[in-house]
Amino acid sequence: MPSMTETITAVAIDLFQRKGYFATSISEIASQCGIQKASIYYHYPSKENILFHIQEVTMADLTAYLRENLAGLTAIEERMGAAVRSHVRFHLNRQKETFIANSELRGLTPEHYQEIVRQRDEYEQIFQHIIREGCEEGVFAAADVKILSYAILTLCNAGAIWFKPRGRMSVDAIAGIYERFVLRGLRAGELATVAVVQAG
Amino acid sequence: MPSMTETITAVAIDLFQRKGYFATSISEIASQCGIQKASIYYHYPSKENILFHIQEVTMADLTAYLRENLAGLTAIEERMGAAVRSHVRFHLNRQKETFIANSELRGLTPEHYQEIVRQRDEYEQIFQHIIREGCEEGVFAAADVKILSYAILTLCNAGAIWFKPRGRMSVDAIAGIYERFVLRGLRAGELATVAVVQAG
DNA sequence: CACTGCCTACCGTCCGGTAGGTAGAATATG
DNA sequence: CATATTCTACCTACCGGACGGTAGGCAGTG
Repeated sequence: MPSMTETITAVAIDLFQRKGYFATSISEIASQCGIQKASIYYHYPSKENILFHIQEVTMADLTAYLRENLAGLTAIEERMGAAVRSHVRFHLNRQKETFIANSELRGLTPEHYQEIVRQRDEYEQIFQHIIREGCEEGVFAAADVKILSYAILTLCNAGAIWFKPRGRMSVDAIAGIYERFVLRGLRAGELATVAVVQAG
Repeated sequence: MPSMTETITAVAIDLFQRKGYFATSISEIASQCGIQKASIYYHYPSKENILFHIQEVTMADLTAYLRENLAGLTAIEERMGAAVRSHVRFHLNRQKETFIANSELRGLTPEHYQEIVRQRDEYEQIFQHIIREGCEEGVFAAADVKILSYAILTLCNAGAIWFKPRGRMSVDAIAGIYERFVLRGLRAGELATVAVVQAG
């Protein structure tokens, strides 16, 4: 059985995602938890702190998951493929939280905002490092690393917009689609159709 | 000299983008226009209607711009390239409005929400049509059309997040980067290294 | 003298947050 | 073991303030 603090967090995640942070009131969260508004403040010091807590945990988990998925891999394309799959899988498995982390930054205090941005930068730099290496090795077409990293990350977020857990496609199938799209897009070489080795 | 209605709209676009719809108050808009809060209601019937007006005009302009850019083109890759460039250029040139149209749907009444979603579907279907044709002709690798269209559109939105009009890159240069990335990603045919990675 | 485009003053509602209290479980004390 | 104390997890009641929106007035223009 979950503790009340966990219940509040889960309800807040659901409401913040469905209605938005500013459109969600503390009394609404309390009501869905079966308690009174004032009782929320026993578990959290403020509304903003609920939002911050959600974002902080999400970003930490996201980064940890990526590092885990990259551990032991050295080949550039393998690393990028694993990174894309990790990113997509996390976003599909934790749709609500990543949606909040992507769209509700404005509800944070300046200090908390900076902290989340810092964590996000750290995450992005892992992708940028892979892209840079790939370009230097000539595996990827040379291009602006920052632009590409934002493009890839945003692209992979797309899945979280329409994905339904009980839909016709599995998380891994979707992750595979994005992986192929990104690796093709990054690859060096002629844009004209090049000879083909069918993977079968 | 702009009319007051135009000024209000411009100020609302700026504030909705910077602070969000719910975090922006009518009196704040009025204050930045140099008038009193009540005077806003001479030009607009409600706060929601300001938001709806912004979104409606933006979506109409976006679609018109795309049709204009596709006129006369028949080759599939040419059409997709033009569509991507059109999408990116519009999003960079009208950053604030497209940001609002992408993130502030929750502020709309149910009726207005449906209307905007309808316009958006119409726009997306133009992209989906090109992708479907490309797959049938064998120019693009066969894949889920809806997933690809969302991926492409979301990917191109990425530019609007970080783009600074006075930055080092021109709108056209960025549009070109995205165009190449998307065309590579869509193209049929596996490259050798990918086959190796997948086999190993 | 009517209409346009703004004003001042106000309304009811809801919000985030606080003050202070209390039932009951846990813990300390004799 | 019985009593006293403290702590946990909630409650009711309330506060000041901001919000979207309305009523009604008024100065300038054609």
